[in-house]
Amino acid sequence: MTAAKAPQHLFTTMLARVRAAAAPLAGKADLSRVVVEPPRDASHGDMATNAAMVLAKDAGKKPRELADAIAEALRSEPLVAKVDVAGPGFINLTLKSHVWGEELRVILDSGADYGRSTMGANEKVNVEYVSANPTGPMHIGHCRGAVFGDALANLLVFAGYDVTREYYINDAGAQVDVLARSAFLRYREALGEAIGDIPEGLYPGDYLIAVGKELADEYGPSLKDKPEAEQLRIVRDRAVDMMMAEIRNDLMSLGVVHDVFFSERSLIEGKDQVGATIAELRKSGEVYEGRLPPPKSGNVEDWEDREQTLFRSTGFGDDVDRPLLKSDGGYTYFASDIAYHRSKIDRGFLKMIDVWGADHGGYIKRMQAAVKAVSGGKAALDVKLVQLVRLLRAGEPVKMSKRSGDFVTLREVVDEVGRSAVRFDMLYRKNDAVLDFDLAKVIEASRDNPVFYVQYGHARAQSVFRNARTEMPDLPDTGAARAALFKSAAFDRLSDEGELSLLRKLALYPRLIEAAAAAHEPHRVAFYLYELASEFHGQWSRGKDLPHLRFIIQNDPETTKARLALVQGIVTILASGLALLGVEAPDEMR
RNA sequence: GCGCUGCUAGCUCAGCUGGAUAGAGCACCAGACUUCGAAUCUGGGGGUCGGGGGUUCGAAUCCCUCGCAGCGCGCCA
Repeated sequence: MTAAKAPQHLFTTMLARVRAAAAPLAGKADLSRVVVEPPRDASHGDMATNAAMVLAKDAGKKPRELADAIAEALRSEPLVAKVDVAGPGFINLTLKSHVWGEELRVILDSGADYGRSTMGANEKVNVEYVSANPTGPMHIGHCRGAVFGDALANLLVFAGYDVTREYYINDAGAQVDVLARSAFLRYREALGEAIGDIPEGLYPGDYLIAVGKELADEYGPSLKDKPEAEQLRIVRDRAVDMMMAEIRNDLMSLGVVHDVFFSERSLIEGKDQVGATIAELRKSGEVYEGRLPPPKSGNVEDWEDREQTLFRSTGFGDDVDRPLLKSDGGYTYFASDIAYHRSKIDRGFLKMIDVWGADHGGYIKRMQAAVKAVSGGKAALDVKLVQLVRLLRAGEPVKMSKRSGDFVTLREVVDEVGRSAVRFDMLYRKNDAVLDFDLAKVIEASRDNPVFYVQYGHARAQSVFRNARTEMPDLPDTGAARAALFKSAAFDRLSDEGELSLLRKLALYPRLIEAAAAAHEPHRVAFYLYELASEFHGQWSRGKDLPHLRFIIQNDPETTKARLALVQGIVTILASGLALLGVEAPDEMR
């Protein structure tokens, strides 16, 4: 999408006009704090601006006085019908009524592109999410990060960023060695050996049985004769590959697809990028040999005060400097992660977003410090933490124990309640708040279940079109064709307060997209959709009591057409928002 | 002890980065189905925004402080 096609939506247009009107009156004051927003109370008009209050001090004027002056200047704006000054200096704008109809025409024209923004200016953004260890199938805890990251990526694309979706495969640490040993046991089992109980410290899950079997099929007993290092390497590689295939399948079931799967091991094997990164940081003085104070908690028995290789993260706001080398000479996870983020920067990403589980919160400062150090302050890393998910069924906790290998997998949940329910429910909450996921509730068909409520709104709107054929027998059945037809509707027929309110709500969508994208908060889209659906259901029901407010009016094709145009606008945006969240927009739900 | 994240109606949660009288859903009470999907809608009661200070025209939002909860605080990943 080119900049020339950048649709200026109503709020950005008015913001520019307000700033233009205020500039000559406000002296050197900073206009960036001026906002144009929908007022809390609809009786205040269509839009409100804080310009006078924000600028008064720098302009050396009283807020009300400045407000009056700006208001006067705004009265000549072509879109504006009425300007009021209220309260401490709010300027309330009422737009000419035809503005809303024209915005609806824009919606019909743009279709699925309505709300698309050029805010991101095609800037490259790397969104890293999931990155679950390849040591087993995904469980419900991974799910939230997957859905969140995916929706955030969708949102950023829609807001005009050049997004790469990335998965970091932790295939180099001690955990994959454990995986290899666990899988080797299953391999022996597959060859007919009695292995007894899985020893403490190895992964007991049944999911490794298939790995053992495949190894047995391919190698027969020959692996047992190889040196241990080679045994483990072969088993490890196979196990990781099979686990990753499993994970990709799980992600697919959620509709989550990554562009890049980045192997941690690739940073070490071949040319040692971790070592190179450390050397580089040592040159710039960010890495040094030194000692650390003993840890503040946990068991300090095995703490050994020794000189080690440290990253000076305290220079960037971290609490303590962080080790890069283990006592066995291997790199710490952190060291690899620095090299990994440097690789992102090398690949042109100055904007990075990592989605982590809340238990990694303590890791943020050091990673941001590292990103600053490695990029010379040019790159920025935002870390979004997704909080714990508590799995419930009808209010009762679903038991799960990862240690026994008997945990609820992502796949089981998706198979039970469906992709849309999982996704919407996980997104209908701020990422940093704990989430109760109730398997019984998410498939409930009621207003209490937001997924259903929004999807039902979409289905109900489609149902209106199905019924409209009685009045308009030649009504096309594709959205695009209907939109083309409705563009010529007489929008001034949309004069009922409920209809106008819906039009205003629709016009808010582009602004919402930009705000949600800027804040990296896809949940705002979910809440907006719920509100839009709610207004639509309300208007629909009003027609139940007051037949003249129905969308389909017998023997009045003009009014019917205008109202169907509104419904088309609603369908367009419900579908657009649901698509961003990765949730299906069904045409019927009977 | 330190850090991070939370704390908003009885319950589950929003609150658009500092705006006007703090909003939804559930639950509760009272209503609306011969006709566009009642899987819905309309109205009502319900608040010390965890407590206390501060910043300013203005604070749920920013700062300080205290309390509560979860997570983290080794060369694990």
